[in-house]
Amino acid sequence: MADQQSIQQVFGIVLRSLRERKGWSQEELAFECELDRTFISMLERGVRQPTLTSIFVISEALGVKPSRLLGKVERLL
Amino acid sequence: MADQQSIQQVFGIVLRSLRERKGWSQEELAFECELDRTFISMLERGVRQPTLTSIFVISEALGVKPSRLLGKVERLL
DNA sequence: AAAAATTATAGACTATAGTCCGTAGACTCT
DNA sequence: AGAGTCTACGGACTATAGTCTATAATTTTT
Repeated sequence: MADQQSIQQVFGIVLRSLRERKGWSQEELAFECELDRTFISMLERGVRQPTLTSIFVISEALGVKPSRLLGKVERLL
Repeated sequence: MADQQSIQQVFGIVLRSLRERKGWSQEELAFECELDRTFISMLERGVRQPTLTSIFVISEALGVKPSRLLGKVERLL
């Protein structure tokens, strides 16, 4: 990867890709993980980062293990 | 697992085990990841939880991939 | 083109991550 | 007993995770 990206930016990219793969809107994902839709938006844009428990509830909603979610982030860094 | 443990409690247990495996004190680990020693203590006791970037700096200091760290947490839940 | 759905973004707010000081307790070693 | 090391824990603080409401901008659909 040519340019340097922050961890939260990469997380946002991975999150968006997984959500779109499910065909969900941000609002649908937010409902599934019981988080605010504006917060999902901020995560995808990389202006906020999740805590450990948010990582777990989000990945559960998306049907992927948290370890696999972070694995995808690692690969893009 | 018989009793129900919170995600942050399990994370604390995993963190402590990895730190002790390295033979480090909380203060040494704190120095390596540039976090406060009292915060490491709180993480290990499960009274605080890390953010995404904290997970990354801690696992880098411990020489384990973040995805593997979360994998250990998943297995203990 | 217009309507409808989705997303970006702003501002003000509450909860908590993370820092920085200190002290008390437990343990080991002379 | 005392010195040294480590961990638990307290309080007060700053930064930011996460909520809520509302509106503008963008994309999708008809």
